[in-house]
Formats: sequence, C-alpha cells, structure tokens
Amino acid sequence: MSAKLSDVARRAGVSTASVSRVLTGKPHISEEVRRRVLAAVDELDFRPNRLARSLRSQRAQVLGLIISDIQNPFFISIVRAIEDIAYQHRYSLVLCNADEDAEKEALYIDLMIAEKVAGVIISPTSETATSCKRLADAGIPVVAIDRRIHNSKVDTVVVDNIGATYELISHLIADGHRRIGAVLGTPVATTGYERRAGYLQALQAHQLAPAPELIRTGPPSQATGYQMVNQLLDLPDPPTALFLGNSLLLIGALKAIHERDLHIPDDVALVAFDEMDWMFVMKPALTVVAQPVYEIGKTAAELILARIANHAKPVQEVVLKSTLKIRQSCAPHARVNE
Amino acid sequence: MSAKLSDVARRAGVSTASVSRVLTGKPHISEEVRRRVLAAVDELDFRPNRLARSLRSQRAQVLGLIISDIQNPFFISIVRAIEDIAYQHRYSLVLCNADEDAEKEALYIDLMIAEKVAGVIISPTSETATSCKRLADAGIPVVAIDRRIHNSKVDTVVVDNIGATYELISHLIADGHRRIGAVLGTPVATTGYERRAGYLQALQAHQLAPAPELIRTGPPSQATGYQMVNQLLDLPDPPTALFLGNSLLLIGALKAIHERDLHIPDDVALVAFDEMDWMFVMKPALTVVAQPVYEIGKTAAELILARIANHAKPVQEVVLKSTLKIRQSCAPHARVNE
DNA sequence: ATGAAAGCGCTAACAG
DNA sequence: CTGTTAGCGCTTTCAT
Repeated sequence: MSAKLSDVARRAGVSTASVSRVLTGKPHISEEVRRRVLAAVDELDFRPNRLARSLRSQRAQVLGLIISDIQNPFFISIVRAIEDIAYQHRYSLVLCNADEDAEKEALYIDLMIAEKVAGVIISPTSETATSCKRLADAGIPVVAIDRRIHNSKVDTVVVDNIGATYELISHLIADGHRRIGAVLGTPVATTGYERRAGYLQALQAHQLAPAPELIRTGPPSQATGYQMVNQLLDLPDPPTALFLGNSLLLIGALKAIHERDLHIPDDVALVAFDEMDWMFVMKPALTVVAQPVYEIGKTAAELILARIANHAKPVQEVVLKSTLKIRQSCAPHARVNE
Repeated sequence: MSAKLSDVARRAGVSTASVSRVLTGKPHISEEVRRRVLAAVDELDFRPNRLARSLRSQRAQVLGLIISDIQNPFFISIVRAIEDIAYQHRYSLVLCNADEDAEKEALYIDLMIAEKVAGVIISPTSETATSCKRLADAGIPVVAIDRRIHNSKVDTVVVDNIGATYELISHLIADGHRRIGAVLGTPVATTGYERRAGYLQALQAHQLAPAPELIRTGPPSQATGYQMVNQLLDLPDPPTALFLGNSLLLIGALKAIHERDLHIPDDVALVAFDEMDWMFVMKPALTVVAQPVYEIGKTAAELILARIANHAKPVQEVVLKSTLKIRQSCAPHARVNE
C-alpha cells in the first residue's frame, strides 16, 4: 500500500526519529537531513498516517462539532465558518447532529472522547449539559456557541439576546402593539430563556403586564411555530403582533398565517430572530434580528484553537452584537402612531 | 486518565484478547467470561480508544463526506440523512466543504486517505474528479451523490435530471412559451450538463431552435443566478420564462426579478430545481422539480455501508425519482392556451 | 544533531 | 474456549 515513515527513513538514509522531527517541524535538524527527508517524502508521495500520529501523541488533529439542530439554517452558516477556519489550520471536523435530543448529545460527547478529538464546539441542547463535564474530565477543551452552559467555565460565543429582544419588542410597543404573542424555544436553552427575558423586560419597561397565554414555548421547530401561532390566533383576544424566536419557528408561523389568509402587518405584525437569504422575497419585508453568523463560527473556531494551544489561558465569553433590521412587517398597529 | 482495555482484562481476570473478543462481538467466548468482562467494563466505565482500534484494524469507523457546497440547502438535507444513518451504525462523520473548488476537494481527499476513513460520500465538483482515483487506489470505497463521476466505477445516487428537466420545460412550452432562458451550473458537473441536455431535448421535441444567448452557465451560486438573469432580461428580445438549475441560482434570480419589480408569471414565468421549506410564502407559488433529498442521503449512506461490508459487490447506480410540482409561477404565456 | 528503542491502546494470528 | 505474543505507524525519551 502506501509508503510509511520507515520507508522514508530508509530512502533518506536516516532514522525514523529524524524523519519525524522534520515532519513535525521540530528543531535540532541539519539542513542536509531535512533536505534528504523532504526529497524522500516527495519521491514516495508519503503522507503520514494520522491515526498512528494521533494515537501516539494522544490527541487527534480533529475538532468535534455538536450542533443542536443541523436543519436550522442559522447553524449551517456557523458550521460553514468553523469549517473554513478548521481547514485553514488543517484540522478535520467531525459533525454531530444532536437533533435537540440530550441523549443523542451525550452519546456524541462520549464519541468525541473515544476519538480523542482536540476540542469540541457545541451548541448545547440544554444549559445543564451535564455531559459536557465528561469532556472537561477527559481534558478536552470545549467552546459553547449560541447557548450558554450553566455553571461551567468554558469559552462561550453568544449574542446579546436579552438586549436585542428588548429593542425588538420595544419597537413593537412603540408602534402601538399591546398584545404581543411570543413563540420561543424551550427555556432550558439559554437562547429560549434569554429571549423570553428580553420580551418580559420590554413589556415591563413600558408598564405592560405580561399575559401568560401569549407566551408559548416548545422545541424550536417549524412544527412548534405552526402549532403555537395557531393557538395564539385562536385566542378570544388574539395578539396583534407576533414574535418568533428563530427562523424555524418563523417558517411555521408563516405557514399558519398563510393558511388563514392573514395579511402582515395589517392583520398581525410579525418579527423574528435570524435573517435568511431568501427573506427579501417576502412582501412585506420582515423585521428581524440578524445575528452575525459567520462571525460566531469564526470566533468559536479561533477560541477552540487558542485553547488547544494553551489549556491554561483564561476563560472567555464573547458576546457578539446582533443587528435589528426594522422593515415593514411590524408597521404600526391600528395607526396609533403617525 | 481513563481506563484501558488491559485494565478491564486485569479486573475481569482474563486476557486482553478475551476482552477484545467480547467487545467486538467475536464468537467463541463463554458466557462466564463475557459476563465478567461486561461487568468490568461497566465498573471501570471503559470506552475503547477508537484511534488505537482504527490503527490496528487499518480502518476507522468514520465516513468522509465531501460536499461541493455546504451553503446549498439541497445538500444540507442530504447531510442530515447521512448523519442519521451513520449515527445508527455508530460511524462518525468527517464533514468537508469543497466550496466548488477542485483544489480544496483534492486536499480533502488526501485527508480522507491520511485518516483511513472507511468510506467517502462525495458530491464531486466536476465529473472528471481525478482525485477520486486516489481513493480507489487507497482501497477506500466511494459513493458519488447528485453528480456522476465520469469513467469511474463507483456507486452513485442521482436523480433523473434529463427526464425531469424535459418535463419541466415541456410544460413551459405547452403553456405557450417560446423563448425560455436557462441558468445552470457549469456543465463540468453532470447536474449542469444533464439539465442543459434535458432543456435542449425538450426544445427539440417541440421543434424549437435553441437560442445560444438564452443559455447561461456559471458556478451554481446566488451571484450567478442574479447576474445571469439580469443579462437575460436585458436582452433585446428577452425570454418570457426562466429556468433556474438549483435553489441558489433561484434565489439570485428572484433578487434580480424583485429589483426590477417584475411580476411572476405575467412579466416572466419562473421554474426551478429543488424545493425549499420556505417556498410556500411565495406568491405565486413556484413550479419546481422536488428532489427526494432525504432519500438520496439515506441511499448513499446505505450504499457506502454495504460496500464497506463487501468491497467486491457489484457497482450500483441508483436513479431516484424526482417530482414535478406544477404551481402558479409558470402560468400560460400571453394566454396562448386556455 | 542523530539514532535506538520503547511504547500509545488495541486486534489478530497462533498456540494450547 | 482462552492466553501469549507480535505488531499497526508513528512520536519521544534517552543515549551518544
């Protein structure tokens, strides 16, 4: 089969140790030996066996990526960014889709340990991700993205969910809306929790009492969006505006609204988290909170690489700024203002 | 750190060979030993080191997945399906995004070899994917998805691109369209090539001469869709209908049409490949060829697993059926029919 | 600066 | 049915 390191050594007339030193860029190697080794590598078209290398050095040049839901387009852009950076650093990426299932997540974490990956980037299914501790115990660095891990000292990349939601809802209130329905992911994920908190704070800041029946939570899926919006619209006193916690929930909501032949924003105003590249086709254009997706992925990848290089460096929490994009889907209610 | 196989052996009072046999499900093991080993495994919370196992057995329980463009939502659904099946079989998935770049693809192929993955599923950037031969040389099974690899005996999962496009374009022609613009991915990928062939065949079958200026190709991206549709619409005698080769091209096209404030289908009819879950928001609804995405991924994963189990089994090409969904975006031109 | 030799943790002949 | 033994291909002391 393919050439191995000892073949290179023989051909170059040096020891395997020297070849290894050249290949891993270690010091104390003469120019002459380096030249001969490189020539032999070239002639034999040698590529080191990464498995052997990883086994010996007890760490694979591999990054684990555990995504809570790969179908969520928000995460795709993040995956893409992480892949970019990993590729640049010659790390390969093991992709795991937890499917919002804590059990599957736990199994994948065990897999990461078994494969001795150098680090794991994870969007945890819940803030209590106890299984993340297993990674720490195994000495594997972790970076949490999108959602925080409670009581755990790991590097984290998130956006200012509370602030962004506060602004978004405040805008709706300023437009005259008083009954604002919210459909959010379950609060076990910090995104769900924080977006609810932002919503509540905005109401409170404007002296509005929160109506429990207007706040709905569930798995952050299209099905939840569809179902919950239908329930909200069936209320005796239905909301005049809807806030959707992510783009999957949004699509479900749009489906419900579409089926009922409701007009946005006249019948019901609509705002949401996350911007998708197809959204411009919508009339009216949607008001959304756009998260810096590529930046999130890039930052996470850089953080994990930095920590792999230095396990002792201080833990960081990076909070990225998201952008409120006010458009026509949240026009004033009942022409209260202007 | 964590327990190793020899620890289990000592604790169970058996040899490492016996432990290995139990763990890999080999025959010729007494119930008594099996029980003792399992108990020891449990007590020590032992998980085998996959690196050592892979190194020894010369094959990792890992599948390589080289996707030509991870940003393309069509591929995401496929990735998701593959991940599902891989997970069920306890394979992990190394994700590679070739970014429609043959060079990056080649580097990833080398990586797959270096990591001794058990098999590779690839949507090749071009039909001449010469680097795929390297995989064959390394004895690594390959399954091609979405696009064929020319002159290469590998298992393949595709859809009937020519037939589906033929139907789609024929429908447009029956609706009275005579000048149909086509924007397709470059013909170096068989999808681009075949969809063009289907388009040409449909014209020919209806005694229409193809107009070279109406056929545009480029990288299958949003930018290409945008740019090419703009060029088409700027023609002295612009097309009355547009055919977009995939959803990225479609989004670009929609952007161009949107900017020009053109109405579909009155100003220009629109049809495309691939169905996205947000498309229902469009008015009018889009006529598309829906590919069985989950099925494609599932089939590919099953094929690669089967071939890993039996390298000698006959090569298969699976052609899946796609579905033409006629909707309102391709209404009759100038009311020629009904 | 270089080489010899000892493993990383596991599997697979080969005996018994 | 079970244990002994020899590596998989590489990295890394420890000498020299």
